[in-house]
Amino acid sequence: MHFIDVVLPIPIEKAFTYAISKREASFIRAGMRVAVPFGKSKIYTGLVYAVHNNPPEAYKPKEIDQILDEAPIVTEKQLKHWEWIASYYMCTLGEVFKAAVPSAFLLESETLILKNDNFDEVLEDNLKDDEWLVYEALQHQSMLKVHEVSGIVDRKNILPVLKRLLDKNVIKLKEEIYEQYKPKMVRYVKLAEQHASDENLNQLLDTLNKRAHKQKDVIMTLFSLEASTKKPIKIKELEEKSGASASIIKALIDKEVLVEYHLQQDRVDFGEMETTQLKELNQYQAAALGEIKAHFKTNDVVLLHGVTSSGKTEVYVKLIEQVIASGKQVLYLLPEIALTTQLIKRLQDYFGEKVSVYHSKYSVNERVEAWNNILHNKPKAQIVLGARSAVLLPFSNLGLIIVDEEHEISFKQFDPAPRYHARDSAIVLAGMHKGKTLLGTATPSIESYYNAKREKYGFVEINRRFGDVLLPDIELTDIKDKLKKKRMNGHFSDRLMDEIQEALGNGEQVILFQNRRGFAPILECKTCGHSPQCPNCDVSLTYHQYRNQLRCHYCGYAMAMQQACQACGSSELDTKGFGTEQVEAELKEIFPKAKLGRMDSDTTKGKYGYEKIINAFEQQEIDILVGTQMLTKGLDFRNVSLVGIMNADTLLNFPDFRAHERSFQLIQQVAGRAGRTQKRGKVIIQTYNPFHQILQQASLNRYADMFSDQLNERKQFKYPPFTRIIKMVFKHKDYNKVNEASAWFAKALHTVFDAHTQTDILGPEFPPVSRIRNEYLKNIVVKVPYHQSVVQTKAAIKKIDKSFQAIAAYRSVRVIYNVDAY
DNA sequence: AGCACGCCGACT
DNA sequence: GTCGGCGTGCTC
Repeated sequence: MHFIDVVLPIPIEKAFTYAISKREASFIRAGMRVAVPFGKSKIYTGLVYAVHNNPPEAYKPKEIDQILDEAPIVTEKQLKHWEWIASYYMCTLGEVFKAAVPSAFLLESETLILKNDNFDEVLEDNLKDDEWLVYEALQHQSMLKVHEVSGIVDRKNILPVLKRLLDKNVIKLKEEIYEQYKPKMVRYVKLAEQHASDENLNQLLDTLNKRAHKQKDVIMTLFSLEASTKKPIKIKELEEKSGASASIIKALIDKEVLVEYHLQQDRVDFGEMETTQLKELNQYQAAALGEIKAHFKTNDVVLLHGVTSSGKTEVYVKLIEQVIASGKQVLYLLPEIALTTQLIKRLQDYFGEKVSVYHSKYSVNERVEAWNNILHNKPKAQIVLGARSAVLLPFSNLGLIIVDEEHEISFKQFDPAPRYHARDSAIVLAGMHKGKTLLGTATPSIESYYNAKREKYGFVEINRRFGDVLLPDIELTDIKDKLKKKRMNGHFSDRLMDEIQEALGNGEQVILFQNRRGFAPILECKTCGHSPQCPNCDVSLTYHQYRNQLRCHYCGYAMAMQQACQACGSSELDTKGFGTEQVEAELKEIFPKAKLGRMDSDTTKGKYGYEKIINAFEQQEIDILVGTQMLTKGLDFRNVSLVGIMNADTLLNFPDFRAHERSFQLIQQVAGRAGRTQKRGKVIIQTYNPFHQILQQASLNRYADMFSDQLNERKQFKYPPFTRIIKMVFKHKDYNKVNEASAWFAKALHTVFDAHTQTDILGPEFPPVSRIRNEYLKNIVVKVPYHQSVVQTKAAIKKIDKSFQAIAAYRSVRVIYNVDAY
C-alpha cells in the first residue's frame, strides 16, 4: 500500500491523501507535482508533500491521475521555508505554493465533451431542443469545450443540459490538462550527411553553379558561418547573412541538401555580454565593505545605513563577487518598482550572464525557465535579481541575500495570502542556507534599526555621498502663512515657483511630489454640501479631469462628471483637496513653456508605461515630472536639481502608527532624487505645519533623533518593535453579520488572553474605509508583547478560529489574518 | 477556493 | 412550470 500526501493550491489547511501504485511509489518523491482528481470533476496540480504507507482510516483515497515531473521542482529547504511562511503568516501551505510557483506549473483541467458511441440513435427523438443542438454539434465536431457549448446553447447555465445528456448516454466527459509551458524552439540548418564528403560536395556545388546561383550562395554563406562561429547556424541567421529569401532555403531543405533541426533555447538569454571591470570603491565604501565582512563573522544579518547616493550598489557588487567566487548563489531583492532596466543593466555590466531576473513583468514561460535555472544551480542563476516573490524560489546553495531599500513596505504582501514580508522571510531563508543577509537603505525601518542598535544585527554606516556631493538643502515653506500673505498661486507658493523658474532657467529638471492621483479627491456641492459617493464603497469619488470622470480608487467604479449636484440640483460644485492631475494642470498655466510629465498609476498602466515615462525624463524630454510614491524608488536622474513636495501634511496625517516614520522615509527618499551631481540639490516642502517634529527632523537629516522619538512613542503605545501586531479583518456583505461575528471573536480573544497575558486586543473597529466592493469590514488588532511566544499566541487564535468556524451563522464571514501588518 | 446540491422568487 | 439566484457543505 502506497500513499502520498498532496498540497493543493487552495486555502485549505490540510494535505490530501492519494493512493499510488507500487511502481509510482518507487519513482515519486516529495517536491514533485502530481495531477490529482479533486471533488466531483476537477483535476488539480498538487505538490507531493510526503510519501508513506499509512492508509487513511476514514475514507478510501482516490488514485492520482499522473506524475507531472521527472524530478522534484521544489527542494526540501524551500518547502521548509514555505512552511515557516505559512505558519508565521497564518496562511496555508497551499497558498504559499500557489504564490511561489509560476502559473504554468499549476495546470487545471478543462472539461471536454465527447459523443458517446454507445448512444442508441433511435432515442434521438427524446432529446429536447437545447440537448439536440449539442448532439447535432457533436456530429460535426468530435469534441467540444464547455465554453463552446455555451455558445451553441443560448443559456447562461449549461451544466444542467450537459447533465441530462450525460444521463441519457448521449455524451461523455473527459478532463483534459494542458502543459502550459512551451520550450522555445529555434530552427537550425546544417548540410545533409550525404553531401558531407568533399567529392559529393563538389559535385553538388557544380550542379548548383549551373542552374541555381542563389542556392549556391546560400551554401557558401553557410560554410563561412560555420567556419567563423563553430556553432550551430540558425535558419534566421543564414537568411540574413546570405540575403536569400526563406523560400530558397526551404527549397534546399526540400531537396535534402540541407537538413533542418530544432534546438530548445532559453528565453531568458541575454546573449554574450561584455562585462566591465568594477569601479574601485572609494575609501568610505571600502571601509563599509570591510566592516560588513567583519560583522558577518559574528552576525547573520547586517544593516547597511548609507545616505542616498552613497554608492551602496558598488558595495553590494563587491560582496556578490566574493560570494559567487566561493560557488554560492546570491539573491538580490528589490521592491518591484525599483527593479528597473537601469539597475538590471548595471548588474549585468558587472556579472554578465550570471544574472537572472525574476519578477512579475516576466511572462510565465520566462519564469519557468528562471525557476529551472535556479533549481539546477545553473551558472546563469548564480545571482538572482528579483522582487518580493523571489524569496520563494528553489535555491540550493544561497550564500548571501541582499535586501535593498529594506524599509520599503512593498516587501510586505497585502492582498492575497500569503501576506508575507520578503525582508523577514529572506532573513529566515538565509538562515536555513547558513548564508548571510545584508539589509541596505538610506532610511532604515524602525524595527531594523532597533535590531541593529541592540546588536541583533551588525550595523554599518556610510555618511558620505559618492563624489562628496552634498546632501540636498531642504527648506520648509509655510503655506498657511503664504495664503495669508496672498503668495499662493493655486497650490504653489512663491518660493516653490521661484525655484522652479530658476531650475528651468538653468536647464535643470524638477520633480514634484503629490501623494494622490486624480484631480481632486472630493467633489462637493456649494449649496447643500453633498458629495458623490461610490455606490460600492464607503468613499467619496475622485474627480479625474482628463477623462472627465468621477472614479473610485478602491473598486474602480467610474461615472461621468456631474454638471449639477445630484442632491439639490445646484450647479455650483467645488473640489476639495488636490491630486497629481491638478498639479499638472496648474503647472501648465504657470509655466506654459515647460514640458510636463505625470507619473502615477493612471499614466503607467501598460507593460512599459512606467519605463516610457522614466526614459522620457532621463532623455530630458520632460522638464517637470509630477508624480506619486512611484517617484521615490531608487531612480537615478542626473539633471534634477529641485524637488518639491506639494503638501507634506497628507503624509503626516495618515491614520497609521507608522505614518511619521513613513513620512520621514518618503521625504528623505524624494529629497535624495535632487542634486546627484556636483551641484547641491534643493528641496522645498510645502506644509501647514512647518514646525512639525518629523518635518524638522527630515529637513535636517536627523535620522537618529527621529528614531529615538519614534521608539519612545512605540514603547508608550505598545507598537512594534515592542509588540508584534496581528491584524484580523472580518469581511461580509451583511453589515450586522460582520458586527456580530467580530464581536464574538473579540470576546473569545479577551477570555483567552486577558487573564494572564499582556496581550492587548483592540476593536472590533471599522477601518477608515469600512465598505469596499459592497463588503463591510471590521478589524481586530492583537498586540503580542515581544517576549511572549508568538507561536503559542497564534495557536490560541487558531483555536478560537476553529470554534468560530463551527458556528454556522459566522462561517460565511471571511476572516483575514495579517501578521506584522505594517 | 471551486463547485455541486438544494431551496426560493420571477419569468418565457 | 422552468431558470437562475444564492446559501451551505465538502473536497482525499
